[in-house]
Amino acid sequence: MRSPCCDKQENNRGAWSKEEDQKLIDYITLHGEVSWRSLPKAAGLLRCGKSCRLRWINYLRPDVKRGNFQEDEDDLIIKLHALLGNRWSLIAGRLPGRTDNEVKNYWNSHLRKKLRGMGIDPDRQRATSALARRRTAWESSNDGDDDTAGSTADVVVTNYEEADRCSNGVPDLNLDLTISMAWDQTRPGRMPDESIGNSTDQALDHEDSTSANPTLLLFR
DNA sequence: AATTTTCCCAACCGCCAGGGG
DNA sequence: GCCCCTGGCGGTTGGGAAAAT
Repeated sequence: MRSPCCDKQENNRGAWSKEEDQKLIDYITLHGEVSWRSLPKAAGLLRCGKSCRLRWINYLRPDVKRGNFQEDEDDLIIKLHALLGNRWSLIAGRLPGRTDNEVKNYWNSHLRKKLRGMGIDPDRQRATSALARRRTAWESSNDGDDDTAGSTADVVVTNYEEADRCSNGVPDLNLDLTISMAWDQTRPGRMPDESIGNSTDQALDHEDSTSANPTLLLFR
């Protein structure tokens, strides 16, 4: 039996108060994102480290984008979900300012309905096993690659006929995605087209590379 | 206006992977 | 290779708000 990450009886649970938020913000502003386990005590919070991390990443981080999703963000999520399945962190990595939790909630509460309304089964329009194998092969072939330094380099797909087949039921998709470094959520404000000079770093060059919003229009 | 139902989303939970000793 | 610790991920839940009755 795995021991709990912290003593739940001594900790607050549920919604965060403004005071708790402020303590967390103040501490991280001063010390950065150090050890989450020791952070609560150091910051004077009666929370477990995991809870602090989640609160910071999903809500308090200054670069978190709140508010309604744009049409092109919808398109991108639908497209990426078709390719990647429920890999929310990868999908969120393509949406600057959006978190995996937010994307997941948005998918479950809005996009599923939207797809159903379009006559698409949201659970069946994801990547086939063939594509998953392609991804896995790519990942393992890159094992040991030097220094992607915590960024989640991930393959999407470059105009594969296969990808066309994978998009079962998603009409009029522009599948002209390519391989790139994901947006690094740990570095506020950093967009994909700013990332390390890397041959794979051309993800969004098809789009206006000067744009602050690297999402793609997916429906033609 | 009061009550019930539905929906949304912040937060929690459990599992897994990677790193260090 | 094994164990422990930590961070990260995806699935699920519960409370509150909004909508329906």
